[in-house]
Amino acid sequence: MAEDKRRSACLYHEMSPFIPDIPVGNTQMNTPNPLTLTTEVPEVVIQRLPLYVRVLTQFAQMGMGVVSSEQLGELLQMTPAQIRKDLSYFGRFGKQGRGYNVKHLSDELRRILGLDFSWNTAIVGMGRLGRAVASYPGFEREQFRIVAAFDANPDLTGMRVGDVVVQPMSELTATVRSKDVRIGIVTVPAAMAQQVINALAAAGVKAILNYAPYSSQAPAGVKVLGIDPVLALQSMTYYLKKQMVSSPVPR
Amino acid sequence: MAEDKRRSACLYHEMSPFIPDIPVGNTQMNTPNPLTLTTEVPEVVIQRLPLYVRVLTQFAQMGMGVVSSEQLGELLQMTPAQIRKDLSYFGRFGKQGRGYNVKHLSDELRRILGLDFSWNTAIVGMGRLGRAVASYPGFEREQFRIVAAFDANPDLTGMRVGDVVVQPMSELTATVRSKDVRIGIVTVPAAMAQQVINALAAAGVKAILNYAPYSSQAPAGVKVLGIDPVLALQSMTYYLKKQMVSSPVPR
DNA sequence: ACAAGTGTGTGCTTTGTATCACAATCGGAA
DNA sequence: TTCCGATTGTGATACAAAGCACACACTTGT
Repeated sequence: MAEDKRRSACLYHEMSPFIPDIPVGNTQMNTPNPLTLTTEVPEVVIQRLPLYVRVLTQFAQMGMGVVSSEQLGELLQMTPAQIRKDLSYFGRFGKQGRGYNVKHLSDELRRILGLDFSWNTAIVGMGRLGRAVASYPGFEREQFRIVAAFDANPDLTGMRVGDVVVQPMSELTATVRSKDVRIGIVTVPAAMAQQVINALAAAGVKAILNYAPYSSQAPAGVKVLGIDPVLALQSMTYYLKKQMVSSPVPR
Repeated sequence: MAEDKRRSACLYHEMSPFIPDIPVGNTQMNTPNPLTLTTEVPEVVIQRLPLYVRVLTQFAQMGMGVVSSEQLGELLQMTPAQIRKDLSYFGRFGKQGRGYNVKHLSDELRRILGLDFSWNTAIVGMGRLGRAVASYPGFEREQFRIVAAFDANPDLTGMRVGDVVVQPMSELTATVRSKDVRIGIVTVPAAMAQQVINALAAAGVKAILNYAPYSSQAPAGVKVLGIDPVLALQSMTYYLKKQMVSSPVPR
C-alpha cells in the first residue's frame, strides 16, 4: 500500500516533541536523511490552518461532533479536496465514511500551530492605534498575552493600558528578555516602524505584527507580517471601479 | 515584433474611460472579441498594486524622481522581474535604461486602482473596535470617507463618532443608498457578522471589510475581505514553535 | 456477516504564478 | 552621430498550488 509519500508528515513529526497516538499503523520513521529531505509544508497551508481552527470552533459551538471536508469546504468557500490535502501534510485525522472528529481535529491543529499554550507579546507604540490594539480582547482570548508596552514619548511612561504599564523604549531589550517575549506588535507611525522592528529583532523577537502602513525590511530570521486595512481596501476598489464602468448607474 | 500578448492590457484599456497618452505606438485595438478574450489580470497582481503605490510614495518623499524595478524590488523584498511583469499587465510605464518616473507611475497605478477619487464607506458596529476603526485616520488619509455609522444598540444611536452620528440598523439600507456608500466595514461581534454582511449586500454594497473573527459567506457579487490580526499571529506561531524545537534554549 | 453507502487519503493532471533570459530601447558620453 | 552601459518589456520555462478521481477504509443497516 501507500508507503512512499510520507514526506512532510515525517518532517513535522520530527519537529514535534509528542507524537499523537492515532490508531494508524504506518508511522514508519524510514526518513533517509532528515536534513536533505526538507519537503517543507507550503506557507499557504500554514496560513490556512488557523482558518480551519476557527471554523471547527464554530462547528463545535453548533454542537456537531464530526464534520466532513465537504461541510468545512462549504463554510470556508474552498474545495473539500484542498482541505483534505492540507490536513494530510500533518497526518491522518479523519475516518473514512465518517469525517473528522471536531474536537480532536481542532486540538491537533492547535497543537501543530503551537496554540496549545500562551505566547507572550509586547506592543510598541501607545498612541491611539496602540491603545486600541492593546485593549482588543481578541488577543487574550486566543492565548496571546500582552505582557509589556512601550512608547518613545516620555509623557506616556507609567500610563496603565490593560494589564500593563507603558515603559520607555530604553527598557525594551531588557524587558523582552526577562519577560520571555516572543512576539512583537508594532503600532508606531510609519516613519518609526523600521527602527522599532530592528530593535525588537535585536532583542530576540522572531515574529512581528506590523500595523504601520510601511513596507518593512524584515531582519534575518524574523517574520514580519503587515496588517493594513487600507491596503485591502485599495485593492477592492479596482473591482468596484470595474463594476461601475460596466453598470454606470450606481444604485 | 511583439504584437500578440496585449491580453489583459487590452481588457484594462477597454474598462478605463481615459487612455493614458504614453508615447508608445502600438495601441492597436485589434482585440477580436472583447467578451471572449477575458484574460483577467490575476488577483494577486491587483493585491500587490497598493504595495507599489505605497513604496512609490516613500520614494517620492525621499525626493527620488525615478526608480528602477530593482530598487522597488529591494524595498518590497521581491524580484525585479515580478514587478515589471505585474506592471506590464496594464501598460508600459517605464523607460529602458532609466526606470520608472515615480510620480507618473504612482498616479497611473492610483488611477488603475480607482484611487483617484474618494470612496464613501459605512461602518457597522460601534463597540470598542468600531470606534477605534472609525477614528483611525488612515482611511481618510487615503480618500476613504466614512459617511455613516450604525449600531444595533439603541443606546448608541445619536452618539457622535468622528464626523458622523451613529444610526440604528433600521436606517442602513436607506442611508447606504442616499449617501452612495460603496464600501462597508463590519466591526460587530462574530455572531452578528453574517447577518450584517447580508444586510449591507442587500443594500447594494459590493465590497466589505470584515473585522469580525468569523469566516463569512460572501453574497453573490460581493467581495468580502477579512481582517484578523489573530489569524496572522496564529500562523506565525507555527514557525516560532519550530525554531524553539531546534534551539530549545529560548534566550 | 455482508452489502451498500459514504468520505477519506493521495497519485496524477491541470491551472496558475514566479522566474529567467534576452532583444528592444533609452540617455548620455565621446 | 555613434557607441555604451543600463533597464525595460516579455516570450519561454520552471515551479508551485489547486483540483480531480478513485481505491480503500470505515459505518451502518439488514
